[in-house]
Amino acid sequence: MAEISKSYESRDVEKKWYADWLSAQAFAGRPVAGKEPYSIVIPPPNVTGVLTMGHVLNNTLQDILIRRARLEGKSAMWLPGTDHAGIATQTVVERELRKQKKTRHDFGREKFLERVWEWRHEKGGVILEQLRRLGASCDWDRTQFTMDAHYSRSVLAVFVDLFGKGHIYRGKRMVNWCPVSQTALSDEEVIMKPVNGTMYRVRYERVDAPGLFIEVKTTRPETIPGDVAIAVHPEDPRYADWIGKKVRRALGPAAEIPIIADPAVDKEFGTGALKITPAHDKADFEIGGRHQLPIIDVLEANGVLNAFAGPDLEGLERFAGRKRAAELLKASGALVAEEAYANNVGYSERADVPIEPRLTWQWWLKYPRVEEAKAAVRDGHIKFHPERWSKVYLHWLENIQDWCISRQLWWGHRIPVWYCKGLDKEKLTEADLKDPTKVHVSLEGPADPENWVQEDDVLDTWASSWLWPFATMGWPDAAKQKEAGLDYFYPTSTLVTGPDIIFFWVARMIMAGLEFMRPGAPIEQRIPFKDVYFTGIIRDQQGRKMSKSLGNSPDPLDLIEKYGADGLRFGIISIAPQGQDIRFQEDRIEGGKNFCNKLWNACRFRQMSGEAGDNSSVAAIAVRLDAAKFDADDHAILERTLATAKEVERCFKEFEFSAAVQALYGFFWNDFCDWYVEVSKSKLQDPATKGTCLAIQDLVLRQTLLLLHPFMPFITEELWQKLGYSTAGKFMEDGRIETAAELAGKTFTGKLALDGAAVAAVEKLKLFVSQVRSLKAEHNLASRRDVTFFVIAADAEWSIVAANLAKLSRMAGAAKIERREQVDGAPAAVTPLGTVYLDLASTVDVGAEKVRLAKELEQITKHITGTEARLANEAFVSKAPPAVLEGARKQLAEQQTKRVELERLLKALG
RNA sequence: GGACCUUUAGCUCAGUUGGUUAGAGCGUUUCCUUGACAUGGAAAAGGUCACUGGUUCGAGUCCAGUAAGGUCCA
Repeated sequence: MAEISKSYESRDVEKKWYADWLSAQAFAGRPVAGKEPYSIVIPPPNVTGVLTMGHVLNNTLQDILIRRARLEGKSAMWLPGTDHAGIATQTVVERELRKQKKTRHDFGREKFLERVWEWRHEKGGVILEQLRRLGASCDWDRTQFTMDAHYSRSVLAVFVDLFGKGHIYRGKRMVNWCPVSQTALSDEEVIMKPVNGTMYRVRYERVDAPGLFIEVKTTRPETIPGDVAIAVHPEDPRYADWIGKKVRRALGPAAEIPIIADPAVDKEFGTGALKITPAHDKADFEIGGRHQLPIIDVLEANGVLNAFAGPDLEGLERFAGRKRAAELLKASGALVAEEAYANNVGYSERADVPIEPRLTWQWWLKYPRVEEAKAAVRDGHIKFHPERWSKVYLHWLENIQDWCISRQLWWGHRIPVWYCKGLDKEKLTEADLKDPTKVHVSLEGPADPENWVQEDDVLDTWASSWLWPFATMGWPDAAKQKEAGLDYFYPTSTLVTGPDIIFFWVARMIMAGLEFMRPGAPIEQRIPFKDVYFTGIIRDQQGRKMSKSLGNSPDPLDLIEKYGADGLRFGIISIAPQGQDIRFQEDRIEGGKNFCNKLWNACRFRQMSGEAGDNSSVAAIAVRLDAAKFDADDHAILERTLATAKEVERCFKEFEFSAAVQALYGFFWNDFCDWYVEVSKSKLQDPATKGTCLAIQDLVLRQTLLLLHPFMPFITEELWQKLGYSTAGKFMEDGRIETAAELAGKTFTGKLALDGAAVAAVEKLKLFVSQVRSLKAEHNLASRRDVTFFVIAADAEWSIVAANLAKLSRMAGAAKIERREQVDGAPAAVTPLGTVYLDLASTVDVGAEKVRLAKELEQITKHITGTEARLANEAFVSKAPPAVLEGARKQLAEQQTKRVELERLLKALG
């Protein structure tokens, strides 16, 4: 067995084990008859992405779940991959082209796509490499990409299917238009941001009564040339005489526009009069439709004003146009006032520029299975953690709008629709769409392609990733899905994702699963996953979201270099409580590294303490336990081990990962290292107790490594091998973690039974030691190890002290601990095991000692008053449960004993 | 405007059905290189649990309201 070095060096260990795991195909997820499946599909990171702290948290959690499932004997499968991120990827490649002063149009669609694929092969998927550094145990042979041939086929098959079912239609409607990417966006891709803008008050002059004006307020004066009416509320007395009259448009080509009445106008807002610009506002478009008003689009697709805006504005970019429009209005006297105005403006999520409402032809999807999707969550077939997100989910489904699934991009799944050559797409009717002589919709395309023209648009990336839980496992190809084990692994077990994509992705996946998987089967077999764990969002020290543009996110790879992958994993989980956003603290990651070192050194201590025994199984270790040699500490550490195992089991059940980490940290650092290892140092001196003590350490370390393995896989694997827990070159994951109950069953067999009283005794021993140390520190003797102590104690107390004398002396740094009948004038402390005196009366500052004791007396008296008051309360005595009452009485007795003792000590000092 | 979340030690946060003297990590102070670990050990200081009221024998915990901060939806 290789010797354990003085400190843990993560780098080599991580590299070695990851390579070994890969070459042994340790992460392969295979259907195994009779074994319970456990599967996770990764939320596919954007193919242009690099690892962020958010990914670290999210993927560490998935790895924890998967590795724990393996240890529990399940057949675990974690499916990795990336999505093609239409806009983001196209933008990245276009940016490269721009450096050569070229655009995608210089290449043409086909050549451009070749360039994108080149980029994808060279640089895409970096993030998957980075996940390996983190220790992610994905089944890499299954890696998926949403633009792969078979995946594309299932995306297009879904389009054809939904089109056939009447869920998909083409319509000219207002969409969210991104002038930078020059594509439509779904509502979900628009981010509302508060903006400090300007509100312009503009007046329009009556045609029939020059000198009379109606005023409107607008933040967008550049769209005035697109005005086709002014609307007022039909019941607004201010404008009753105005309805039906005409005014002159304040800007742009001269025109007379009507004043109309529409109940959608808010009388209270602004002047109560609204300019109607149907081409540039969703509400205006609807009002315009009701009144059969014309539509004047004054903007080009790229956000530049066109000829309809008039010669003064034509050619100006929209924000320059706004400024110019305000100047023109001012010059003409139409601008009545301008004032600062804060409002919310929709921004394009990717390009981060204000979107334009724009009227275009797009493909729309009426969501399938909306009601069932609600039921799936409401009825608990799918559980959200934390549960409160289900409310957000249900609310969105209640108010669901048709999904704009077409994008004016080249990179993506090109819509499988062909138009008969010569057809005017602008004039297609609903009936035309269903006429196969005019419009062809199929996977294969028309048999006579020369007579058809394919739709230019591609599908929204989310319209491919909503199929992720089953398209990644071969669906709809029967042979492929058999090979992938779709039947076995679907529904997947747990989805780990951020609440920010609850609409984009989670809700849509649920609907897709219900629509396409196992038609006719019960709902629980069609849902894509059973549990959804929503992580918090990682923020910086100031509470801001971490983002590339702010540059406030540390590079996870730097953190891995600095603290090790295990340190990073342990640290990040320890600060990520369920359901709360996380304020990132690098010192907690450092804490993770320190914990690794602690674990390492505790194992090192075991290795240095004695010969290795047979560690191949719990049973083999249990053979080396001699019940007759057990003392209170042995019982207590086993009890704590079982309690910790049980707590971790609970945490996994409740998805409380940071609580699990805390429990393991506290147990290992405090109970094991600070106490058991320290008392071991005495027990190991004694040949009679050495063997059992070593066996207990072996047992505790074995369980600790197993419990910690999902959280910190590398260091635990290394130590597992070094301490001989592995047999025949197997990995940890080939072993099985015993439940707390199983472990108890295997350990406490025959003559060995868990002694509850021992646990209580150890608590008293700990307090005793701590108070003795404190006594020494108070008298500046902390570092002395030659101090003698006297104890005045009852027989029951003294018997505990006497039974643990060697350990106590060592722990407290005492030369001797002796029982006395009486001690005078020495500093003392009242402990649960009697009163301890420091044998240094002559050097003690009596005054200071009196102050110290008086302070303690005051404290205990306060507590006694409280406890007495509670017990004197008749309501408490009659209503509180017996256990609580009993506890209070016992507490009072102990407090009183302590007070009497303190009073006696004070009196003895004079 | 609607919904949700947060407010506990100097900082970042735990605190699961109400029940002994409210915890952790970091930071701070003092002491210690004793043979696992200075990436460490020991001792200590530090809290009116945002505020107001209510329910209860008992409230950090439950209820109502107020204030501040945040998120999502409209």
